[in-house]
Amino acid sequence: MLSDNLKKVYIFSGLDENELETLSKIVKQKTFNKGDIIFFDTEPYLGFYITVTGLVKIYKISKDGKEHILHLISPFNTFAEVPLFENFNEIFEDSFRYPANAMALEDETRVILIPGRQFRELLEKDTKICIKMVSGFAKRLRHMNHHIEELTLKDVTRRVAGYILKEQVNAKESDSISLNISKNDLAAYLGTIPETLSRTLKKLQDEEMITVDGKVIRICDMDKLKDFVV
Amino acid sequence: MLSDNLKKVYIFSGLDENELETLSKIVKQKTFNKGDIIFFDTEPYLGFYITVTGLVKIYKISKDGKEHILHLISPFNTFAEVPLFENFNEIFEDSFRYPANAMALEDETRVILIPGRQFRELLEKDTKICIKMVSGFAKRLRHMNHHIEELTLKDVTRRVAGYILKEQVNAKESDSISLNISKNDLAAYLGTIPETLSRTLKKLQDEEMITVDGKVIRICDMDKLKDFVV
DNA sequence: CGTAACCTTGATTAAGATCAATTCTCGTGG
DNA sequence: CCACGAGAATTGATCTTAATCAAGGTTACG
Repeated sequence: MLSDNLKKVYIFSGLDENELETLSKIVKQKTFNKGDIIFFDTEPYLGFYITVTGLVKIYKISKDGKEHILHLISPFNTFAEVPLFENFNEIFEDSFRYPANAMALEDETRVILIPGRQFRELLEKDTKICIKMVSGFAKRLRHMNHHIEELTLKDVTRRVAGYILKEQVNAKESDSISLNISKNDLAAYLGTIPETLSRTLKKLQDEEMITVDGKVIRICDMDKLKDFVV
Repeated sequence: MLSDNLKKVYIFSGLDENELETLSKIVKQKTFNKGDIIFFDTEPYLGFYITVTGLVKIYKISKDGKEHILHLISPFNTFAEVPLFENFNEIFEDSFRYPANAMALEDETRVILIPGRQFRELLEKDTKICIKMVSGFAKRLRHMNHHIEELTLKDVTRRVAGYILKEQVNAKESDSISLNISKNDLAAYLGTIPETLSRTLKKLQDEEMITVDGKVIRICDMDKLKDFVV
């Protein structure tokens, strides 16, 4: 059910059944396959999105073709909401574009589009959403801070090791993680290239901190790994 | 006058004289000299700040002493507001820290401290501030996106050239800019080191795009420079 | 005028990107 | 069920960029 999905989105978690009903009338659902483009940074801004199933990458491409992944958006998280609050007036002009590219990384990636204009009207009536929005942005800012810190203050090996540790904490099950993205994408997210990532994983294996088997990475020596990252 | 200063801060621009008066009663003013620490990332979180005069750098230091500057905060801009909205409950615990370091870059840098607890109370009464806050965060997010893009997709030379162009647009006066920070700090902001920055500026001079005289950089060939950055 | 902070320059090194070639994996159709 | 082909991942050799190390030079300021 559509409104059930909306309810699971943090910024909408304070809305009652009635409001959710109203909201679900203005949204549009779309489904994408692996590799499909959700939007390019050259397209006019329509509104923001929610990932419902699958995975979405938000990325930029440099002029000479280098790609960097800014965010990976998992289910019930929003993306492309920032433009909505930047230039209240410019938004509905045709020249207003998405700030980055978005691509589905899995088959059956379902997303919900919240049209910008209607959402803005809703927002003016409901300040609960606004507070949630600030809080959501704060979380995002913290994430980006961390991302910049990683990229500028750590070498590739430490970034990779750090990523493994973070994923392990998120999964908080066993001592192993299963990558949900390709190693190409992981490289683009960690600010490097597939070849270097491959060599780095091997190095961490040689050091006996992890073992790698396809998409499964097992942490053998947690202390050593933690100690190494700092 | 204190409330005159507060009025110039974007998030407070919707408040009336009365509200400004209330606000000015809970804030604290502090003055710092060049090189003084405003807070370390190890200190308990007290609240957020506004730069009134001077300049403040927000930065991180890696374990091996490498520094990276995340933001440069000029007058009437806020810093360290993000933590306020992240963990509504944790904030007042003693273990809650500032997310980065802050240092004054000029003598007579005056800042205003808005205590977290009191501000949160104010916020609950006034939703105007909340909307401004979202918008302010959106701007910040855009900036960080841009920063990451620069750091990951461009080489040092292009980052430097890009910085010069951006500053020139901001100043929008002549075809020259005057650096308001040391070249050491500029290097730390651009994700490099002083030596490399120095060589890079020379390279851009040799290419006859700019001339450098101390802190003054003049753009000789705007087209070439723009073309180079992309 | 002396000292410290800032900046520049040169020589060297190291990290990671690039280029090129295989190998591996997996979905598809014969 | 196997063969094929495309995309993903790995590996090796080489090259480039920028960091590091070391030494001077400049500037600002007490």
